[in-house]
Amino acid sequence: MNLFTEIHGLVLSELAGLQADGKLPETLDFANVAVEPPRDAAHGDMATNAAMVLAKPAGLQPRAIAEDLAARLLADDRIESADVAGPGFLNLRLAPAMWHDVVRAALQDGEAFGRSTMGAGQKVNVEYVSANPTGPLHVGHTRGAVFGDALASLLDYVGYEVTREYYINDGGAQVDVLARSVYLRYLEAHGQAVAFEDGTYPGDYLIEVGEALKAEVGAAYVDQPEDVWLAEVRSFATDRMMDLIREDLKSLGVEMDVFFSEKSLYGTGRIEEALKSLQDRGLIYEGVLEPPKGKTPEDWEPREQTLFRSTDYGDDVDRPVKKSDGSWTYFAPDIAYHYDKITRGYDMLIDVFGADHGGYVKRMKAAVGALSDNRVPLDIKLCQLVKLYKNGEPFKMSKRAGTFVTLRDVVEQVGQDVTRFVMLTRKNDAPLDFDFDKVMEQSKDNPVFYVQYANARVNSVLRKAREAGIAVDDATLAGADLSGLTHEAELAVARKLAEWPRMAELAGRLNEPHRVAFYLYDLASDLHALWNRGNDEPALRFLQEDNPATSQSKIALARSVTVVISAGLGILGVTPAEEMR
RNA sequence: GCACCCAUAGCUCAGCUGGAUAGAGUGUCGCCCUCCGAAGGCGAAGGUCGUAGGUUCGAAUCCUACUGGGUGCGCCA
Repeated sequence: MNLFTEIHGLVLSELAGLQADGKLPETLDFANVAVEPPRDAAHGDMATNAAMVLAKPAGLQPRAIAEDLAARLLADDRIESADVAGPGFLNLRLAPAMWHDVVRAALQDGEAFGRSTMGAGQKVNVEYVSANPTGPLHVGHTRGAVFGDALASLLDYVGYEVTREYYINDGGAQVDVLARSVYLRYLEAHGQAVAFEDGTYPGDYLIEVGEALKAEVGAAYVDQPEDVWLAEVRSFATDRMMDLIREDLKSLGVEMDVFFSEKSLYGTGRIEEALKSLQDRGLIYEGVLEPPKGKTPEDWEPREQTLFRSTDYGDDVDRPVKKSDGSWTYFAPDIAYHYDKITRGYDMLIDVFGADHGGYVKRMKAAVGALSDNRVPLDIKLCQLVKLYKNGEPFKMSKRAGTFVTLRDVVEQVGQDVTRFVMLTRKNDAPLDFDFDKVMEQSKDNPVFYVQYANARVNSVLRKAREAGIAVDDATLAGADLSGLTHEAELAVARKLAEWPRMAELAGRLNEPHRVAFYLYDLASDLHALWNRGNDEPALRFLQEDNPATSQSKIALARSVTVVISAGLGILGVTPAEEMR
């Protein structure tokens, strides 16, 4: 139940009525007519800009339209008052019963209250994490993992058919480096002394991989040349690394639907096929790129390469798909990978990258635009850096000093729920400060705690009500007489609840899951405010021990808050706290 | 040199794809806890929304040019 779309529909039908009465021209575009919560609650429950938007095309004064519209809206029993204000806003106040309906709907629909059909079942592919399979995930990957996962859940909530996907970069030189590093650990497992030179991964996490390799193949690769073992060890090692990464993700509660291997694109004709698709559109040519201005590489020399005419699709320069020696650049398999996604029938693609990949946005969008003839939109969300703090001091990471912070370190220290929530309390394109001490703090300053505490408080009321012999199951509460919920602080909570379906759609439309986190904070804030007023005004307490019927109506409101908090936290991948301790 | 991201209260940040007097937390200041739901509550002060133009009924939001910070820029994926 979305109260805003309901009233929006009402406004549109009354505007049509004005047309029928000859008070508005027959041909008018209502697309920009919006019904929104007013900035200041004192103005009313909802506001519409209809009069201002239509004034010019209709050739009428905004206030005149607003007054005609107000008169019609007032005839509807859902509308209590309609006042023209400011430059032509129409402020609406809804009948109290509307808010009671919201509470009832939340109790009846549960988690589905707020679900939407906005996505219309369109297929969306969300690609995220996609870290190189050369080691455990570090804290930098955590944000992208949480963001992508929450975004996927959000899109599912608003009616898309979502695939969560991980692109395994197992085709490049970095997995050869991994293989050589594992081989050194393998030799070590056979008792040899080895040296990790530059260009190898010295991390301890490869020790057990070397031992596992020994257990599998015995001494078969000892003192053998690279061409004997490289391919086998590479495959063995990347499999192990992906197992590791899968476990890392699991510790965060992230589960992918698809793991797509870059390697599977090589030697199978799939890159060639994608490039052919571009070639057929006349977008592939042999040419020489200009050197970057102002910062020419030392070893610059003009070279002829195979180029993709990405400038036809909004890029700044054309991009090479082949190196001068004829081998593929990394961009070529990326093109083939996105081509594969397009041919799998997705209506929309989303890539979640780290901020350091900002340079690839235009070329990827150009490629997808070209390959799909601009039919499939690609949205690329860049997640900015996470800065770690401990005791208020910046916490520097260094592989060499051994202060390398892994995803697992973070989750083990602060927990999955806190990690996820905190990572989502900032929009993706803003840097994030992550203070190990602050995020664990149990106080109002900490939004995670604040939201969880609201949920726990309501659960505590429910427990006490049951102890007092009052029925508080959702069905009973939904059937309770809610007409007594008339206090301003109570209606404020109900109003906030009514915004949830709208907020979910908004966040889903913009691919911005952080809006859910901020909304939940606001909702919790309204609940806490009501609770605190109960300190001074006993009549506002949820539990009225001597009056079961009144208790049920008030508890219905409180309970519906937890319904929405659970739904919202569910999208963020956070478990609602039953109680605080 | 070019591209992308960012700039909002002392600090950390929201701000609804252009709406009304720009919000929250924190910090500061004032008041409140003998009892009842204080891991707190109520209130106040605090802003040229980086700068300068433009678009229009209306701009923190869109456009242009600057300033400052971050990221990236052909054989690394």
